Amino acid sequence: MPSSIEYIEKLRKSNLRPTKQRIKICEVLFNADKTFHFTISDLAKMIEVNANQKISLATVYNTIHAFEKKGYLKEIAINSSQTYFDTNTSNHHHFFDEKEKELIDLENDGLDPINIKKNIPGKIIKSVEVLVKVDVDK
Amino acid sequence: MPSSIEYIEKLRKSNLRPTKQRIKICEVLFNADKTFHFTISDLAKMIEVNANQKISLATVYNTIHAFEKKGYLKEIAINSSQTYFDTNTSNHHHFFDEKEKELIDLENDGLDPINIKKNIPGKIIKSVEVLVKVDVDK
DNA sequence: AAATAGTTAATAATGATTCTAAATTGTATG
DNA sequence: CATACAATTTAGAATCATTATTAACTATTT
Repeated sequence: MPSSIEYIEKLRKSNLRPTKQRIKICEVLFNADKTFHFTISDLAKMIEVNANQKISLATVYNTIHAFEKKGYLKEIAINSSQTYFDTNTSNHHHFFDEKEKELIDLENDGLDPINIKKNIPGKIIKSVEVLVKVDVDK
Repeated sequence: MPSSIEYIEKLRKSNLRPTKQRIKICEVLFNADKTFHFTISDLAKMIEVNANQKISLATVYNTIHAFEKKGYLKEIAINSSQTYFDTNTSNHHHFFDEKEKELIDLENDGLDPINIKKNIPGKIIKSVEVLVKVDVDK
């Protein structure tokens, strides 16, 4: 479990000032045993439980977007009223449980390799995301 | 190009009353030469241009969701402030041009077959969507 | 033609996200 | 260490897509 000093270094390296708020958010996101998926409101709740400090919602949004730009997080494409983020930034895909509104990792060994044969002139591929929607059988 | 009588039949078969509004929306969506992608606000504009009748935004939303449930349309998973729909309901995938905020079809012959090897106990796969984000090279 | 159940429409409400401007804080410099 | 300045935080307002509300309207059944 990284110490706050490591997060300070990490933030500095990314040209993000290591503020109390950013360090706290790093702790909540990156001290976990496993990577996980979250929405901003999930995260706000986690901070509240975990925190001896209150972080403004605007700051949570700012910070998460800053972290996403720096590659600390990935945003996951699903149609939902809320945006989901993933602390697992490795190349992988997702199941989305329609009933639980919950994401589940689909690692690359869980599917045949994706190979895009078509290309768009003048454009380069930035990402390839597979979303497998699942639901209870009925 | 189907006539309005065909849309009336189509709607009746789906247990949707063939109202003026629904027929008009069918015309705008399904009289096009090619399938296309749209947002609700795109569609509202198309109706306005095309129409001798005004359709309430609430009705546009209701109708599009009704059509989606009946399988006339597919909703496409992307993270965007607006939801995208596709009049192409066949099994296929998408590019998303980050610059133009535009979807482009990626037919099944444009990529190697998708084969999901992992499964989620108690759940069945409802859909598999591949989203390839592209942008100008820079 | 009347009854009724489904549909439409205008508008209000909601909820996630972004914006704003003022207060605060981190950091570089003297 | 004190100061200056730019970056950051904050609370709350604003935005915008979408959904809810409910009264008026319409398609269909009897």
